[in-house]
Amino acid sequence: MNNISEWIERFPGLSRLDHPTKELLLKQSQIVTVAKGATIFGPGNSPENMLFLLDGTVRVQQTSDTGHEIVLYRIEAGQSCVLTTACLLSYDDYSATGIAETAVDAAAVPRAVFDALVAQSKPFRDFVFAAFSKRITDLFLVIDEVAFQRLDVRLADKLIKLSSNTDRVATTHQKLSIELGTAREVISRQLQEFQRRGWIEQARGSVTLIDKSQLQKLANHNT
Amino acid sequence: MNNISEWIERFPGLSRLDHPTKELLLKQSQIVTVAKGATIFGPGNSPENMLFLLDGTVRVQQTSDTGHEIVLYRIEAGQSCVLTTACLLSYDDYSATGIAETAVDAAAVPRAVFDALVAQSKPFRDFVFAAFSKRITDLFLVIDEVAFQRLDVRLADKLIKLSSNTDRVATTHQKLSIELGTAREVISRQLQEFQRRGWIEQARGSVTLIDKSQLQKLANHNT
DNA sequence: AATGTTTGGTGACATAGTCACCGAGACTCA
DNA sequence: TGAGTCTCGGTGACTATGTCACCAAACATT
Repeated sequence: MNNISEWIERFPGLSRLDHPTKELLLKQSQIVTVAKGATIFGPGNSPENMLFLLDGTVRVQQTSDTGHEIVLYRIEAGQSCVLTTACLLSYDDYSATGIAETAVDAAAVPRAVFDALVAQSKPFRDFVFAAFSKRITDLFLVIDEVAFQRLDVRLADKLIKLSSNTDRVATTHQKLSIELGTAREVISRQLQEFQRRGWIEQARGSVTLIDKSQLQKLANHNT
Repeated sequence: MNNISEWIERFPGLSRLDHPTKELLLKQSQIVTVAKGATIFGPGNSPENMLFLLDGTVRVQQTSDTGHEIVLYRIEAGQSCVLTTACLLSYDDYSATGIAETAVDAAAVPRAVFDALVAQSKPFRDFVFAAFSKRITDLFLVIDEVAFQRLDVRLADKLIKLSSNTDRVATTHQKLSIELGTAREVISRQLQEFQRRGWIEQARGSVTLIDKSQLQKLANHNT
């Protein structure tokens, strides 16, 4: 990524900012790099800055006091973690954790600058509220799925989403169980069932999708 | 409620607004009344205004495409429905529904005024982000409960919260099942178990809490 | 009193989560 | 290279929760 100072243009919602606002954002922000696997924020570890993701993925998940975990959503390149930041601006006991799923490049915008931008620029406000909106509808979807969707449907859906363009997902049963907020054994059994039907093949640490269309059909069934 | 023009003072977060901002907010807002049971917003029914609740309660719930329902959170007097509003400012396919659980008095602030206030007043921004924060942590809690908490614990907790100061909850099994996003039969059986233990007594359309301390103990068990 | 609606009860069954344990692969470190 | 250790996945037995198809009593309406 050369010409990194032009990162603003990579955010569709920010391209409409007026020139002085862009200047302020560029000058007052700092490009940071986070190693894969690092914890970006978490309980007792408030981020001082709002991040605009230039490259990589941040996984936001929650750990219950019973020790169970569930993935809430992901922040991809071109998105910002407004939700998290805004929460930390006021409330504190934030139970979610942000983990760099890959190496991450991001523009860090200090709290005060964020506030100034919200004050001075309508396009920036729109960007912020749109980001909020996206996150919140995501959360509503998570609630809906956890509460009402069948596990086989959710697992099929998750496998397809994780595979994106390839047909191999490098993950463990344990990780899949955290994706869906369930237990490893449940995932193991469900994957066995998928395998029995010839939809997938399993190896240690990976799942190969043999018949995506069948998985898709199941995933769509109640979606 | 006389002296209704002074409603701003009832919002702790808004008392710090400077005078001109308060003026703007008072002049540009309108007091509205909503009848009990009315739908305030819902799919295909976007609110044009942001509401500041002066009196009453709004229940926000979601209906799954499978027909299942779950209560997401409540907006009480002294709170605003920023979350909902902000969502509607940008995204549209908002699946949640807001229902006046009691008769509701509220100050309605048009979108444009909301935007102006966010731009001009730091205390107002703080108020807005604090409100966001509260809602989002609420949602995280809902996800945690739905995914990981036992139903008896959740039901005990809900009964205590719904009873507030009295010891009688006027509700049906059906309504309780929507509170927790489960099925009526499950509630019926769980309430029978509570009754068998002598913790509650049931009548058609009501639950009387006999032994709150035991219920509380169960509710705290995994909270 | 006849009727329809709401509320709650029930048994049988399907799905999902929990617990305790096992064994195979992979990695480390002498 | 072998022993210890860790990660990953498999399994049976059991419990908890959700689903389905009913039923009956309470209540409201006429």
